[in-house]
Amino acid sequence: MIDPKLIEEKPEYVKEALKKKLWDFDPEPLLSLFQRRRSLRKEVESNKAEQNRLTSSVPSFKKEGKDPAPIFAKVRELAANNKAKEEELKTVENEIQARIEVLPNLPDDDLVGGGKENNHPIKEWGEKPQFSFQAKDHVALAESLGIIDYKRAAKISGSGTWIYVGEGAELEWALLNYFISSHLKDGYQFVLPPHLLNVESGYTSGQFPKFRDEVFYLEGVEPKKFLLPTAETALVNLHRNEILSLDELPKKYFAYTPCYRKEAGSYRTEERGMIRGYQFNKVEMVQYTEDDKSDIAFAEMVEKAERLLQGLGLTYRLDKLAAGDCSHSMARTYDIEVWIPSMGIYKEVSSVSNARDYQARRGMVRYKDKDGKVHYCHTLNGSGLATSRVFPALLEQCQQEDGSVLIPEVLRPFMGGKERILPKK
RNA sequence: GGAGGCAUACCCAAGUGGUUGAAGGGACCGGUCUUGAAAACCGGAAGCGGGGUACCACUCCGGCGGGAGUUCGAAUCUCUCUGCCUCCGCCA
Repeated sequence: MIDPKLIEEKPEYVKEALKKKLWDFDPEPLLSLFQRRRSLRKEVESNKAEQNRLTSSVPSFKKEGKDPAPIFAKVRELAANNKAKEEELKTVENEIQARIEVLPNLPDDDLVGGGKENNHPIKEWGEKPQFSFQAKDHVALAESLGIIDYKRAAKISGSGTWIYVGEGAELEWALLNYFISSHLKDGYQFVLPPHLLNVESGYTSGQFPKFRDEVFYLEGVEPKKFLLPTAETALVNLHRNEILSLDELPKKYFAYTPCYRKEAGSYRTEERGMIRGYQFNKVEMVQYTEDDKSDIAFAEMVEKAERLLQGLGLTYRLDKLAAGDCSHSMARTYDIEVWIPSMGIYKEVSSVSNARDYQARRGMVRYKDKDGKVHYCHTLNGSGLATSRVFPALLEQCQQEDGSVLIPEVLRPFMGGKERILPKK
């Protein structure tokens, strides 16, 4: 949530910043609501104070043997008069809340405005492989290697799914293990969260209310639960409604979970196979930091995600996203995109973002500084990494003339020393 | 699934209708002692969300798992939801 004070004090700044996020924000209604709230609060609270004052005089009244009945009548009258005001105050507060909670996070000042088209690459790593033979795309490779079964996936589940089989499952699992072992080495704490989360968690992460329709709900379960679209949703809720102490920051977590997404209507014919589906595997990193230390954490997480791809030897690009292409809850996002030879484009395998205090404010995640003052934490997240995109890139970039796929050395320990996946028959 | 119990602040915890205007303790900060630390002792401030003010001081409102209610007055009584614990049953 954007700091309501900032909206009140610098409405123009907020308006302009949100414009960079392609969000048309008119502060006027909120400003007048703020004002209305202020005057209502004053009235309601001073009336309350008077009621409290009268009520607290009752015991001494009784002690003196006087009849408190007139006080009762007076307080009842005050309360009755106050009732309409109190209700209006509540309505106004709800209205303010509703208007603010749908707003996306403010982008960092250094971001350019606009959407995808204004993203700009800040680094390219590796060589785009040149094949001296007829290279295959990952769908053809997966089929000839017999490691992905699309047909049976359609049978047992439906479209937008796939099954890792045999060495495919081994490779997928090896990737996850490679990522996990790397995060463990870096001192991140491993978390395996539940995949079904309550709506409060969706609210804190910023998925709700705006993206309520993009997740899967469990039918017939009350209170409502949904399948997490990313482990970030679980991890940034770990410390909801908590006040952390300074010495436990920064908190560094990572989790492995499948990610469940509806992604309704966003298929494109070129996105074949494992590029986009209802469920994919991802290892996700999350950090909680002090409110002036999140830039350090951001740099660290970008570097970590990059290092994973470098370890695999895959060609990738680092992209700084324009404000409008950053996620709803995020102040800044860098994407890491891996080269997919068959498509001739880079595809996102990691998105590292700084939410600043946006999520912490929604979930009341705070810490106490050395003077005992309470601040909102900053939260950050980054994929490290999403395997469903790494897997096809790896197949394509590591394919050999004989139709086999050379397994990157870092994965071999997790695959019983296997060096390559050979085509079946 | 059955039966009971519990929920108070960062943590522990007192409190069953009115000097509770949430006690007390720990953690925290300062000091004594110590080579240093721990322990012990002495002292201190504060405490969660807001408003009055830009800060402090001061002051007001709200806040005792969430929501609703009874009452002049609710942490305390009622209803409801959620979570946790114990025992029994079932089960990977």
